[in-house]
Amino acid sequence: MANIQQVAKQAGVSVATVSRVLNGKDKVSTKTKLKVEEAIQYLNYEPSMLGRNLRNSESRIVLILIPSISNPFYFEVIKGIENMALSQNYSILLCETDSKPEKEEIYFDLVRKKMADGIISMDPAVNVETLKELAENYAIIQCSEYGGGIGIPYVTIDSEEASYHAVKHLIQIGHRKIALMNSDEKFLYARERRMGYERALQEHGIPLDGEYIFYTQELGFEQGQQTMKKILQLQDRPTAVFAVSDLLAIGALKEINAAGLHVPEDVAVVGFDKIDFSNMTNPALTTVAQPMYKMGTVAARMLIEKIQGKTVDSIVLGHELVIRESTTG
Amino acid sequence: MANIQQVAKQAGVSVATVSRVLNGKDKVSTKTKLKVEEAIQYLNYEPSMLGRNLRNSESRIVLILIPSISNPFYFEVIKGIENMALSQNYSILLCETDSKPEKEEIYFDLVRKKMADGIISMDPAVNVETLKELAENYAIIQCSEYGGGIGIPYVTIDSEEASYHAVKHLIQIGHRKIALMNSDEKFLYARERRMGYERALQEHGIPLDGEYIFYTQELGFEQGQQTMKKILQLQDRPTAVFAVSDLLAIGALKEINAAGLHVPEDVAVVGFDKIDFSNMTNPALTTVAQPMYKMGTVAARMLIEKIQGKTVDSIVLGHELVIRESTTG
DNA sequence: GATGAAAATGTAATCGATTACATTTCGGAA
DNA sequence: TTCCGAAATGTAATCGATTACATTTTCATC
Repeated sequence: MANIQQVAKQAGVSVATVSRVLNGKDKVSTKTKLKVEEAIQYLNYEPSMLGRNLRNSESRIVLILIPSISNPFYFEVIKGIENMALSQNYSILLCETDSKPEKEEIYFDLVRKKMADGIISMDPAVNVETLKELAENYAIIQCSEYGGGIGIPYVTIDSEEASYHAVKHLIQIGHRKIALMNSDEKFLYARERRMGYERALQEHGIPLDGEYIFYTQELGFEQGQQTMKKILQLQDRPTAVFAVSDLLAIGALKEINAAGLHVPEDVAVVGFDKIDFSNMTNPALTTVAQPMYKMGTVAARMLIEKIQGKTVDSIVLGHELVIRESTTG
Repeated sequence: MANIQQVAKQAGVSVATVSRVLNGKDKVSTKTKLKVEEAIQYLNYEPSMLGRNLRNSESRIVLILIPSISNPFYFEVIKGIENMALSQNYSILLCETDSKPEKEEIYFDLVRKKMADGIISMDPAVNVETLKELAENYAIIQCSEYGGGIGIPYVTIDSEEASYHAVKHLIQIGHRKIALMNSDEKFLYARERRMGYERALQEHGIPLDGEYIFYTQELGFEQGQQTMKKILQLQDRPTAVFAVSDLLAIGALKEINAAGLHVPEDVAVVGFDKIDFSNMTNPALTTVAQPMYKMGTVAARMLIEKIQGKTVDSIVLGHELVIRESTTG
């Protein structure tokens, strides 16, 4: 493997000149440039990023923190981040935390040790204290999930409004007994989504019934099934369910089917996220779509600006209700 | 941000000593060690991997090449790779190629430029020529998908046998008209799976019917739907379908439902991969399970050994047929 | 042909670690 | 106390690039 010295010798010029040809910033005469390019060709030379990165004190790698790689919600976001990052010559390291602090620490360390230039966190369970501390010295952006008021720039949607929108849809097609399948309210978005739910009910004069609100520890398929089982056992069975994730909603769907009931005739279901699978189910799922790809590109842009030392502001993006078979037959 | 020089000065020792404390290999007296540790604490020092990596000529990063991040098949494999890699202090860069050569090149370049120490390729559409060339100078392992006989170590399952196993199951529960939903036979595994399908039929004296074999360009949900539509239009409709991916099978499921037919009474369905979603469907999918996590750990181990300069042999792992509702009601 | 400013190129320091080799320190034996 | 080998520590080269600054070349102008 050749290095820049050998290329310089081969071309009969100095390393500085080779570097200049490589980076194309400074002026080099066409004749020398040709000589250097020939030497590069001849020696099959590839500049080492190890040397370059050390000199430039950067790694050109950014971290994406997600709780679980298998949650389809993140795909589009990641794609958005990746495309933006690649266009700026950054690579992305996908970090699955399993919501475990030990795992998180491994990746935080990568930043501390200069192996990564910044972090986009999408983990709602992230240790906010550590993150805050880290944010003092390193570039950090929160995407989609964010702890409020800790001074780290974020990009997200208006969860309260989105939730309100979904529940209002259910009310408008005639439902009055609407269950909420929420996640643990230690998460800000969970609190916001409950508030949207309540606002929609209030606005239409539907009394709030605590019996209709359920909390789950995680947002997966199994939790959806279990919770739906409980819901179906209620004395006064709801005619609609709003679940704060598609996976929960899909679990609910399966459980309703298993009980011999039909969606949406017996129970209507609304999910959240518009993951790919949400229209592969039977029936296809009505769901709230976040602008995931956009969220990713915006987050990446913000992060790169932060890395470059600029100050960046938080951004709230819009959402969209995608109405499909699980509410309208 | 402090560097090793400053720590040395603070502790009143040389950089060599600090480095020795850091790496714990060479002997350092307890007294000096304490002094150094204090200095590290005091200055909040974190060793830079940029410096270390340059000196050691390594990046401690490995690439995973997958065609699409949203294909759930890869999750468990990736988890296996990641856990093994982390335990050896490697980080993984997840690279989505979209099966596009341009995208592929970006990541290959990362290896050429020393930003990555090796590659685990799971992309069946990878450019074999480039890969072969790369393998001469860099550590490369093929995982799950592999081009045969190109001299790059691989870990995989016996596709022919697995396919045979699945089709035999359908025959044993009484089916004789079995369609095969295969992917393009430019892929080795597609050819192998067709061979397994044929062997099972032959062995049970069922004549081969070319009408029952379908090819799809991709392995997604939509292709499954489209192909199933064609299958349902056949004069002599098959009573069972073996799809070479779960996503295809799930698409088939949806289409069968949409046609007002029932699984498995009217048409039985078998998938391949045992992705998470395969038991969230209605009915749950019978499928062939690959030992994905194991595959990941094995691939990672092989790659790391390769990086260390050892020679490694290819490995073929076993599979398992998971029988669920889509064949047995 | 002499002059001088602009353009091209070269020299050497630098980024932050590791490590071969050199030197100093230490403790026990004579 | 002296001496010696082992243990501890230090010195300086090295990995492979970038770049500030110094030097040389080029070339239009007089």
